Parts: sequence; C-alpha cells; structure tokens
Amino acid sequence: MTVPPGRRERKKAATRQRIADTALRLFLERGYDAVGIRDVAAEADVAVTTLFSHFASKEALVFERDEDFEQRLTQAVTGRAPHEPLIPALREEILALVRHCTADSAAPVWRMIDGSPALRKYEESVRLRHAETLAAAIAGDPEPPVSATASRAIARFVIDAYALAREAADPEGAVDEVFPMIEAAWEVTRASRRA
Amino acid sequence: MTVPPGRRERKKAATRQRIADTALRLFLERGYDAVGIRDVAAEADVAVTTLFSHFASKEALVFERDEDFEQRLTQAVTGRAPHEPLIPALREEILALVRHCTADSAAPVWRMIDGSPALRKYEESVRLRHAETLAAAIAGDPEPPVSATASRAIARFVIDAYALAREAADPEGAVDEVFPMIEAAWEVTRASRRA
DNA sequence: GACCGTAGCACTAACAGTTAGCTTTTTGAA
DNA sequence: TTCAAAAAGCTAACTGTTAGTGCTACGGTC
Repeated sequence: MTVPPGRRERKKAATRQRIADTALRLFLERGYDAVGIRDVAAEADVAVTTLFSHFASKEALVFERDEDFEQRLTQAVTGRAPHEPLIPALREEILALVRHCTADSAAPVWRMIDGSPALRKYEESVRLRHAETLAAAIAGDPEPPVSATASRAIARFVIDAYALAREAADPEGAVDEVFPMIEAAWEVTRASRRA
Repeated sequence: MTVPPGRRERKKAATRQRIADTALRLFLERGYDAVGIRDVAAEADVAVTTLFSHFASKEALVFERDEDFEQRLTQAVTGRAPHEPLIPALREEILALVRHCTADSAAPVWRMIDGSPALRKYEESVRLRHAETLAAAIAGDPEPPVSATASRAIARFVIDAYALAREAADPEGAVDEVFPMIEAAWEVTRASRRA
C-alpha cells in the first residue's frame, strides 16, 4: 500500500504532463491550427494512440486543467461556512477565477483560444459541463432548497457571468455588473419558496 | 433585373433543400453516426464539395433552419409595439419556440440530437451565436438603454431559459419558472440606470 | 525472489469530415 | 451569339480519431 501513488501512476501522470506541455509549447510557437496531432506526438515522443489515451481530443490538450475550475466552483458551494449566503460565495470564486485567467502570464494562451473557432467552441462545451456540475452542487445543498430547474438556471447564469467577464474589456467590472442581476434572480427563487 | 429571385437562385435553393431533406431522411432512418457525408451526397445526387458549399459542416445539415430561430428572437425585440416591455415579449417568443420544438412531429429529430454528443455540442455553439445576435438587438433597442454587458447577460439568460426548457420534463413549466428570474435580473439593470 | 494479470504504450492501417485545385456546365446579361 | 461569373463536379489529399493487435513493465501475491 503505497501512500505516494505507485510508480505506475506517477509515470502515467508524467507522460500526460509531458504531452500537455509539449502541445502547449508547440501551439504557442507555431499556432494551434498549424500544429498537427502527429507533430505533438512526435515531439513528446509518444505514439498518436497514446496521446489519445490521455486526452480525448486535440482541443482537450489546451484545456488540460479544466477540472480544477470545476472543482473550485463546487467547492465554493459545498465548502462554505454555515449560513454563508450562496451567491456572494460564488461571486468571490468567479472573481478569483477571472483574475486568474486574465493575468498577464495567461494572456498568450487565451489569445490563442480566442483566435481559434474550434477552441472557442470546445470551451463552450466545457462550460456547459461545468454548469451541470455546479447545478448539481447547488441542488444538493441543503441550506436553501431550490428546484432542479432553478438551480440549473442559476448555475448557467453564473457560468455566463464568467464567460462575459472573460470577454469584456473590464472583466472585474463585468462581474460587478452581472452578479447583482444573478442575486436578484436568486431572490426570486427564495421568495416563491417562502410563499 | 428580375424582381422574383432569378432562376439561378431558385435552383441553388432547391439544391440546398434537396440536400437537407435527404440528409434528414437518412439520419432518421439509419442514425446520425451511421450515415456518412458521402452517403448523403450520393443519395442527393450531388458531389461532396457541392454539399459543403451549401453547408459548413455535417452538423449544420441538421440545424438547417436555425436562422429562423435567430430571426424570430430579434424580431421579438425590434418588432414589438412601442412601450411594450421587453422581457414579456421575449417570454412569449421563447414559449412559442419551445412549444414548436417539443411538438410531437419534431420529436424524432430532437431525440436524434440528444443522442449525439456532436450534435449537442454543435447546438450549443449555435445558441451562443443566437445569444450574441439577441444581445445586439437588445443593446440596439432605444426603449430602455442598457449597457453592453447587461444586454449580453440578459441575452444569455434568455437562451439559457430556452435550453433548460427544452431539456426539462415540463418545458412550459420551466419557462414559467425561469422567466421571473430573468425579469428580476432585468429590473436590476433598470434600477441602477435610474439611480 | 519468481509469477501472473493488467495497464500503459506502440505500431499500422484505416475511417470520416473537410478542403484545395482544377475542369465543366449552367446562367444572366451584353 | 458571346462572355463572365456562378454553380456544380471530380480527384486527391490532409487531419483528427479509432480499431486491432501485441509487447513490455509494473504491482501485488505466493
């Protein structure tokens, strides 16, 4: 019983990381569309099939860490202090995530994403998944019980806020503008429940 | 100068329609994944390149009429009576569209879409475009002036409502539940503008 | 320490969507 | 009739992705 995950899993993770790093480097050097899967595989010194055993698609190479995003969102819901209101907690988390991805160091990557229709499309589908996960977290939260539809709606609104902020000229300002709207929408679901 | 759209354009439209009809028929008969582009082209008696000159992708064959959707939404905004409030107008239009696509006659098509990840993903990207178009219509409406961010947020919320309703067990009930939330979000933008 | 089942990886070859390059037909107008 | 442009066609490729198959190294067990 190895507390540090066994050598096999470490090797696997290393291979995965090597592929992701190589891919990102090549994409940034030559442009996403100009780099083929075969190029990435060759440069990372793995077979094409190996690459696809670690990543479901070419786009997934770019959004390698998207599960962190998902985790942080659900954590913001399920891990908040008792009686701490939901929407402000989500607001803080989204704000942190927006700051994170509009940081200068991340700029080239996001410029690449914005420049590729395939990547933008993929990002949307990733966000849809995040919205579903977030909806499940909200629906499962005992604090204020809400209907399935309402929690899915709020979840989508929150993800929308993130998407809008990322594209806005003033990302933090966009969060400040959209979240009061979400707060109001949220209040409606609570009001109808009290009635 | 032919006032009735010339023969050339009619023929082109006819070819386009023949391709779309053939594609949909084959997809429903054999399943979306089991039908290749070459099958559709052969059955419609056109070259593959011709097919792609009419449709940008295989998925686009299924969402052939999606511009109607877009048109109806912008029409609901720009074509409403003076002083008619925005959100109820959008609510009515979304309700009509939801009814339209949950009608029995359309059921097989939507079942096919729900059964194919590629189609679901494509539908999301189509919706994103619709949200952008709707946002532009809202932002361009003189009646209640709103910021670019607020109009984009509302537009996304409205599209979200449609998406949620389409997937919900009780589509019309979902519209009834989500639109009050949107209305509240909308009021926030108006309140901050009056302040 | 030897043994074995499994997981990771490799290789080839192919499939399917999509596009480029170029030719032929059809159309609308001079 | 003649001509330019649009539409349609054909061939051949490129690119992401997968199936099939086998080899190798690891991890747990006796």
